Amino acid sequence: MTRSEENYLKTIFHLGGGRDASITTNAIAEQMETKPSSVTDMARKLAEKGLLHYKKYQGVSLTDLGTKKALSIIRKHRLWEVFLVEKLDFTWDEVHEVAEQLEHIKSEKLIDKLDELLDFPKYDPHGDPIPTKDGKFMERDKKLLSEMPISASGVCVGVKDSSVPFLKFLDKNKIALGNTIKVLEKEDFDQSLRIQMEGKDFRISHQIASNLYVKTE
Amino acid sequence: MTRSEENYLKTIFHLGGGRDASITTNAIAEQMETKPSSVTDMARKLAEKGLLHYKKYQGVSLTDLGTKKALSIIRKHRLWEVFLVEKLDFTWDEVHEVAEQLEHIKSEKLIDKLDELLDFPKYDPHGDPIPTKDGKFMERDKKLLSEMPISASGVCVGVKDSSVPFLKFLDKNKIALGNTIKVLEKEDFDQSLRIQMEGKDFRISHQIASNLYVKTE
DNA sequence: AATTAAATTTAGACAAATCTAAAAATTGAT
DNA sequence: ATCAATTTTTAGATTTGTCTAAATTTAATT
Ligand SMILES: [Mn+2]
Ligand SMILES: [Mn+2]
Ligand SMILES: [Mn+2]
Ligand SMILES: [Mn+2]
Repeated sequence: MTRSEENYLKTIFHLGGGRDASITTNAIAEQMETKPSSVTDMARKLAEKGLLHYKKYQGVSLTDLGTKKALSIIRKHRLWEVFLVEKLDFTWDEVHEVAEQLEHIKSEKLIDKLDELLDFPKYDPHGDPIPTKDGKFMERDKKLLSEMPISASGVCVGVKDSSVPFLKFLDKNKIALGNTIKVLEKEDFDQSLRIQMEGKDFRISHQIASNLYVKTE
Repeated sequence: MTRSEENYLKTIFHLGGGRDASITTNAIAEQMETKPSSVTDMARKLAEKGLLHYKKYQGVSLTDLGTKKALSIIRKHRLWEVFLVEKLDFTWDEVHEVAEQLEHIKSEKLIDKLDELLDFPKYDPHGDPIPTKDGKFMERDKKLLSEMPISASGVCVGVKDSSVPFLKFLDKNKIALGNTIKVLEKEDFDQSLRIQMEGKDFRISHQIASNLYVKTE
């Protein structure tokens, strides 16, 4: 598989093409910052190779084989992100760009040994689950902070938006994965929250709260 | 720079194009397992970009800029090889293939941090020197085992041939970098050597001896 | 059901990197 | 100095992945 093919599979997976849902040409084009006509060409090619289901004008979805390949690339991406943070002191906003390159390195032994070096991590620096070697996916039981009821508390386990500006904002405000958060008050007017975290209590906007995942239990 | 351009620069460097010498189209084509006509095309392109000196029919050599780029790729290649051996338990015959891919990853921070993680190694697993960040090259004072006089001894510090079969042969015979070797006897008939190494003494062919580097001092 | 708008595909082009076959330049041997 | 062999370059084609513009299909609206 070429780098481009791998990127298409990964994108389609992230758009939800793993299950039934059929993903539109335009959605893929937008996500990949390319043109719909290019997507059509690639869809035909990947279908030819048995990686996609594709019927003209009907959108695409991943075959079992395609899903397997997508998960393998996502596994590599996330393991490399862990490596960069844990072993090379990258910050969580720096890792994605480099992992986009590293995910295409071809060596099964490399990724197995990397997994071992990192002590078989289950989640990447953004809280996203790392698929196992055989493509098992362990999605965590989590909810958005914005959906928590008042006085409930939980541990921050992930971000929905993992853009560089959002991650840097969280760093600046000392909001990190692993922190325990308690919802003190919800403001009706703008849906902002007053929360308690690591001793301090302060206010965060709805936009922030709706991009932070919390594990309740 | 594209991956292909980087591979051309690296190959030209390894063929000696770093200094005055002008490297022939055919030599590059053979080394890269491609056709001379492809080399001509790329030579023109790289000259256009200021990375090569190139005059039709006169061969090519690296400009200062081209040399710098080549050394940067070689630095990455060798650092990754050290990483694979030191951190991921690869054997020295397995690393080259993977490093061929990893050397093209673009991130200055990545390679600086990798260097640090590995404690700033000076040599790769095959005994080849790792260029510094600013392209300094520290070639070691070494000679071929086959050129050592009788009863001289030295430490094995590198291999001339780093093909998989040769490296595996050395492993099988417990010949490793760092071992101290003493020449006991040279056979006139076939130029084979009797050597002492790590207690044992045994015989090795001229072909082996002429592909092992030894540091005498 | 007909018409319009939007999404999708097709047709044709292009850049990068390669190839084959033919032409041109260089080398080196008489 | 000439000629033949070798090396190198050119010309034209191919593959991959992309693009634009035009045609087609589907979806939405009257
Ligand atoms: Mn990422
Ligand atoms: Mn991530
Ligand atoms: Mn190597
Ligand atoms: Mn090496």
